[in-house]
Amino acid sequence: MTVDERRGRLREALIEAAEARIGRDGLAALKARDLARDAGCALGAIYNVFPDLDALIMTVKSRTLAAIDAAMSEVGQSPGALSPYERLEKLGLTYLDFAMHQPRLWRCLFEHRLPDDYEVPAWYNEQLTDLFRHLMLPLGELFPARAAAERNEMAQALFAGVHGIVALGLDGKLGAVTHEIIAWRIRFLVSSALEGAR
Amino acid sequence: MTVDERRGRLREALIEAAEARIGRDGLAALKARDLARDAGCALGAIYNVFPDLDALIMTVKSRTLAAIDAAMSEVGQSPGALSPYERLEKLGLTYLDFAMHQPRLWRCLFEHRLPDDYEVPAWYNEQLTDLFRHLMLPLGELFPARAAAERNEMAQALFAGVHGIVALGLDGKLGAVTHEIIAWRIRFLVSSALEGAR
DNA sequence: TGTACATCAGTGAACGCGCGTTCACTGATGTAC
DNA sequence: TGTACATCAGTGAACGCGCGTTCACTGATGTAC
Repeated sequence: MTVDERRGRLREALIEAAEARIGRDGLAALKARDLARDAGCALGAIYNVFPDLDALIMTVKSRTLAAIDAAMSEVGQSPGALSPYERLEKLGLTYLDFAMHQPRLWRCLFEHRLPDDYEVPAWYNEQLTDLFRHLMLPLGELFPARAAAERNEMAQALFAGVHGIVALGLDGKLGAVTHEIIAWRIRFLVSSALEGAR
Repeated sequence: MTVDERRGRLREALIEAAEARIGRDGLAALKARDLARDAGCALGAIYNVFPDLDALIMTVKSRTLAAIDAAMSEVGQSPGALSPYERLEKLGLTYLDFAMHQPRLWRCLFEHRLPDDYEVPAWYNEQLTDLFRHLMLPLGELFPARAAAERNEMAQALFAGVHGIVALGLDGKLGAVTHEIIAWRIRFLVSSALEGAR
């Protein structure tokens, strides 16, 4: 095995280990020593592959975004012909499902903050904004007469609205709520807003 | 000055100092030693008044909730007769204004998590749920025929939706956005949703 | 009013723990000749 | 193919820092008589 191969394998092992740990116990539970043990390397070896833990966490977050993107992509290619309206509702519910199945990875996306002197990588921001294409397509079908900029604002508002419902619903600060209740709120918000926006 | 008076004053001074520090530099910047210096007491004196910093932070959060409540109350008593519809929109914008004027105190409400073995005080949860009365009143006027439970779900969905827009708008992870843009999204979401829910 | 005593707020040095990152050293891998 | 050497991945003990909380001690306040 060449050096590059070993390096690549260690990189993968570290990402897997970090993702598993965050997914099981949350971002705050991610410790360099656990990581080294889980990945089967020495503590110092982490820093041969990543400059620091933040860089590793950004990679895990990128994979989380990719998983959300993949789940949303399925909605677009649903069997049968869903109306744009139904697709937007389903996108919201897909986001909820992801958050409920991977609550700690999902939460990590928002909990994690880079140090002040650390710039968010451009590729990460692109990946994030790319997610909105899933909303822009059905919105384009629903509101073809409106300016793209306005549709973009609608997408932002709808996504943020759904996100808020999921975020407040999952952390249970306002009392325990079931999946069904959260789903009802999402359907209500999305369907009413689209209905009212016509 | 009696002992109780001194104790009360120290308590106030600590709360003020904590609120100022969090408001200026954020929750993560709150340190026991700074607090003691700002409040003009010894480090150990903090623990004569509060069992730990979490208890003090809960008090600060309570004051933040009270400030939001007060701002929302003004909307209900607006001069002139605002329609329930307009009031709901204005409540959302009021929430945005508070978050923009006191972003760090506002963020502290959601960032701060009690340790696992620490129970959220009942009075705090009550104060939190009490906020929803501001939404329930206009919703009652708009949808008198619907069950109170349904109106409650609508209130939760609307509040969470607005909260999501503010949260994602303020932390700027999706690019810098102005107050005007966030306000547009709130008006869009609230007015469309209410319109569509009729 | 005065005296003896108890209480407890007030003090800040020290404790205790956690944890990301560094660094001097080693040995395996790869290269030059 | 063989030898000498350079490179750098790999190692884990140690560094360095931060910081909430405790604790033995002090002295001011309040009480009993």
